[in-house]
Amino acid sequence: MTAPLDAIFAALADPTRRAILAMLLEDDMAVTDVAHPFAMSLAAISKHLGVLADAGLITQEKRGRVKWCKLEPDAMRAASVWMQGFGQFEPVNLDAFERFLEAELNGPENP
Amino acid sequence: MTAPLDAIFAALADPTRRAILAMLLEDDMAVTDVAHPFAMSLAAISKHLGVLADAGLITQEKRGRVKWCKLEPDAMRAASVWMQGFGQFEPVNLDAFERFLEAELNGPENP
DNA sequence: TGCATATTCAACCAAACGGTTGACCATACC
DNA sequence: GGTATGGTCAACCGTTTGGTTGAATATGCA
Repeated sequence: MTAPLDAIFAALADPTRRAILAMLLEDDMAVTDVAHPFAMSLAAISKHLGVLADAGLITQEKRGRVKWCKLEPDAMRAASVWMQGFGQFEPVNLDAFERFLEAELNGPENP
Repeated sequence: MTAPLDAIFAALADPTRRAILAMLLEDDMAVTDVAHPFAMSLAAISKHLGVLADAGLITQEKRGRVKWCKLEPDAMRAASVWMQGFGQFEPVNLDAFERFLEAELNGPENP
């Protein structure tokens, strides 16, 4: 059961949360480990993870005393499909893409 | 010059703004005509259009006394590409998609 | 038992958001 | 000139957001 686009896009609008998703792309992680690279409190990260979970972008499973966070690609894929409808009739501007993605990689949301 | 993902996703998180984008997919429109189907003030729609323009999702051009709004697919496409990276390694769950998109179409953001 | 670790909860704060209203430009038309 | 139309601006308002802190809860371990 996928969350509405509202929640998905709102969740993706925050650079910290996008960075978390990128980390989870590598592997599942415990909350504390997710929090480690960020210069903010554990509680703040816990809230961010709650937002991501509400949006259906991740799931959390508690095993023992640690809560594991797992990427859930379906929600994002649904949003991606919605978006693609707006671009499919025009040729892709690849140069613009590359400049864009490069800027994102070097931006503040990739600490 | 594309706006950062922050602005793009934040702009997409609002159902009114997504509905506006869907309308502009059909054709360019004047601000007043964009506002017409919505149960809110012209000023509110003007603000929404400002958010969309800041995110690079639309451009606005004033001809005479009417300001024309035009969809600008590059920004959304850039965000779409970013998102696709999260789904490309797993098979697409098409059933989930369809249920999702259907729910969106019948939702309150398509008045 | 007692203590450390993992995580959340609750209260608070400043800033941003989404909307309203009324006044204000700018352009078109008689 | 005068008036209607198209759109923005500015001030305001209630709610949400992103963060903090300190206390609380739950699990693991000696």
